[in-house]
Amino acid sequence: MTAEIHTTETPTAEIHMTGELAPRSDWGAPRHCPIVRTLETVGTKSAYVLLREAFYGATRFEEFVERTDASEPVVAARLRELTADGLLEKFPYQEPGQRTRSGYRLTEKGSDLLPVLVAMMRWGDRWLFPDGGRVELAHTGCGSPVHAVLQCEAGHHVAPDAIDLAVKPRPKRRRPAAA
Amino acid sequence: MTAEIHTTETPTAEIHMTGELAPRSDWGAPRHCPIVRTLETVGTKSAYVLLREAFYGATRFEEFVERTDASEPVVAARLRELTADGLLEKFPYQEPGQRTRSGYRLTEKGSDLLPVLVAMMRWGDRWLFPDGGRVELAHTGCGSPVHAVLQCEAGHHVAPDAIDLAVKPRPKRRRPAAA
DNA sequence: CACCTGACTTCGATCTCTCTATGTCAGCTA
DNA sequence: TAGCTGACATAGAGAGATCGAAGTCAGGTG
Repeated sequence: MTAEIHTTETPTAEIHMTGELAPRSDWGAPRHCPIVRTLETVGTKSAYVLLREAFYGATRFEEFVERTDASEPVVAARLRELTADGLLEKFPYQEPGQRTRSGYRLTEKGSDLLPVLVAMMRWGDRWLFPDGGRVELAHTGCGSPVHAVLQCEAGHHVAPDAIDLAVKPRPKRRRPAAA
Repeated sequence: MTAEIHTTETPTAEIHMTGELAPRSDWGAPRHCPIVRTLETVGTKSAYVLLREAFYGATRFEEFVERTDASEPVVAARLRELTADGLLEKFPYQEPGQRTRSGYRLTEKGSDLLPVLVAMMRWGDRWLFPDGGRVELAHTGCGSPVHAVLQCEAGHHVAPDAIDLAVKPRPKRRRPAAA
């Protein structure tokens, strides 16, 4: 609970290997690592802060510029890339007496990244801000703080050292099931 | 459920603002955003793949180099930084007939980043690998797949649009509680 | 039709990350 | 003590991200 680093002898967390694992060098091809692929889609600080502001409700170009401390060229480039990658979508809007303009909002693909953002936020609050964070996320209705936690599909809370890792065989040029 | 982008009129996910919010321009100081601070600690692709391999069980310099496709200088630099930041810790080890060497393992601070990694992995599997990912994480014992999910402290599963955001007042140079 | 403004684009410089290639160093073996 | 090897460090170059400053452009207003 403290922000101190407890340097004990116990390895803190390590995922256990199970099943028929090909040698690590075989299955780790970078092109097949979803983490690396995710970082290729959203791997810059500016992309994260733009997504953060989109979650916070920003939609207009100027809002993104003001709220992120990023320069206009960077905001324009990121908005274009995130839209091309399907994380944001453009929509027209018009304020009275103004011409129609474009806003940006999250798609399902984009909002599905929220656990990543929340996990980063909570980690930063815990380890980098000993006095606690200033922004709190609360569950609508119940009001309890929201966290990104590891959970299995059976509903159990999962500790970092209670994970088994299995590698599936390389998918053969898939054939219709039960050929 | 499909990987198609459904461009409907409904905003997909937006966090609701509640409470007494200072104007956004006031509370959003970049230095105070835990996401940005987190990205400053672990904001490069190489840092993420090193942490990934640390979770997968790598400890030795050479293992990190082989498994990450990163160059030796990069691995050396990241290991040094991650150790200095307290996410990894060095420990001596010795193989028979060899001199003592240093290994690296995750600290609690480092392994606490696992939800971020898992969230990225799941997002990549879902949105970038339509045929499904090759690496599966299973809960030890129950065997169910493990995900990073949003959950409130009351135990409820939290949908992306069921989050209220509150901003705490700027902490005054804190005084001893109940002065 | 001339102006104004929000939404960008273009340009040039800087900084960071990463690479390949090569050098260094500690300490165990012979 | 000379050699060997794993674990780094150093040097130089290239690619990507970001910045500030300035230019473009569409479409309402007057």
